[in-house]
Amino acid sequence: MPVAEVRTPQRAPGAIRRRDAEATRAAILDAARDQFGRLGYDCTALRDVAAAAGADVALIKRYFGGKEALFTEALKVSFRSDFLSDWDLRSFARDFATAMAGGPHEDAERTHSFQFLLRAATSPSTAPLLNAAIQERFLEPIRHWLGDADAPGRARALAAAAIGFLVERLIRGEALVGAERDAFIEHATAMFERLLGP
Amino acid sequence: MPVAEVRTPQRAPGAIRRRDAEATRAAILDAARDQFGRLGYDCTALRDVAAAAGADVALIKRYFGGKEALFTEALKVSFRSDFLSDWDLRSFARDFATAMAGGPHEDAERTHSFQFLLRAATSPSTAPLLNAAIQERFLEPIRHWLGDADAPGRARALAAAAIGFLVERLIRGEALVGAERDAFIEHATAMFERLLGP
DNA sequence: GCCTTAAGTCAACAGGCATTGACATGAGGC
DNA sequence: GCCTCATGTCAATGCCTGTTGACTTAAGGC
Repeated sequence: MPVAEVRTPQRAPGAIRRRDAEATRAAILDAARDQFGRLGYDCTALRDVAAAAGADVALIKRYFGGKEALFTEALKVSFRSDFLSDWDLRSFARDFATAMAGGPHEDAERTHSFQFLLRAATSPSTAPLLNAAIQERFLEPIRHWLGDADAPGRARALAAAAIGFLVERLIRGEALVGAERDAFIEHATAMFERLLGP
Repeated sequence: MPVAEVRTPQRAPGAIRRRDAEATRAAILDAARDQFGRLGYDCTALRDVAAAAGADVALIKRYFGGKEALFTEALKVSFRSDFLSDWDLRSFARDFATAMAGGPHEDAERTHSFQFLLRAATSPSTAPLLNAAIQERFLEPIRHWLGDADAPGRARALAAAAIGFLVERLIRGEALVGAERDAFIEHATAMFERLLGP
């Protein structure tokens, strides 16, 4: 499914260099993040990524090694490593629940990042890659966060629940309002508190 | 990504007919449901489906018309079986948590249709299906299930959590074992109970 | 037992994909 | 101004895909 999209190569502003490896690499990575996020791993063609970045396919091999390596790199960028450090453990439950309900002060960048991850998750070829990423950037921090003896299993449960809320938010599209929003936040908060509590 | 899987053609028991159009068609449809569910639309190769059904690729064209038509047919079948009616409200929390942990007694068939839908819906070509599927297959039944005044918001929270566990199971691939499994089940159970309780 | 026809088999086609190595070209050091 | 090497271009390769038409084979009525 092509959905090709012409995009001018993003060069460093001001300095107009017709040959700039760093800028080309960045443009490719940017286009890759975009297309992997919108189309998923399997439906993304390297030719289209290169075209969108205003570069040639062969440069992808040169700068990244191959499709899988490019995806891994894009995944690394999209997976905000500070995802968890943004939250305060004591108020995590309500903060997260409120964020997932949606509203005026929403973090669109985070949503986009997650869309990328969801697409990655549902593609069999990238599921192992994502699994590794979740291990490293999600489960490990949570385990460290919890610090219990049963942290591994508990971290997994917490991660699963969090993923679900992110997915649901993504699917839902619009923010919740009124009584449904209130009930959603209350129950989600209570649920996460139960998961985090003793 | 192939992951081919030999499967003896499922013929009608008793009557051994070497040539049975109906049985062949059913075997193909069955294999298609399996592979579309596990691999998604794009990663499923018709040759593999045919091989798994013990049939030839050309028969897919004859009996279904093409890949898309086969997918539509498989989707129709997977839609019919109801995901939630299988569960007992009183033991849902532990049953679901255990199922999501995975293991020897795992009822793969029960989560199958959801995986099918999730994969189908996150494939760019069939994306619009997702919202409708969630609405119809999760939110409505859960609302009816709960029956409370705050059912809508609560149902959404429950659906989100359940989706998360299904997705996490999907990403994880393998079943949990040992202490991690136990902790996972315990905390997940407690979490769902909190979400279902008063 | 033949004969028609449904059921199954086979090989080839056309298109798309990632990958790759050989080639061209521009930029900056000297 | 030249020379070198990083940077960019091009075309070909091999593999896999869905599709398709012509072929072979078995079943069941007569």
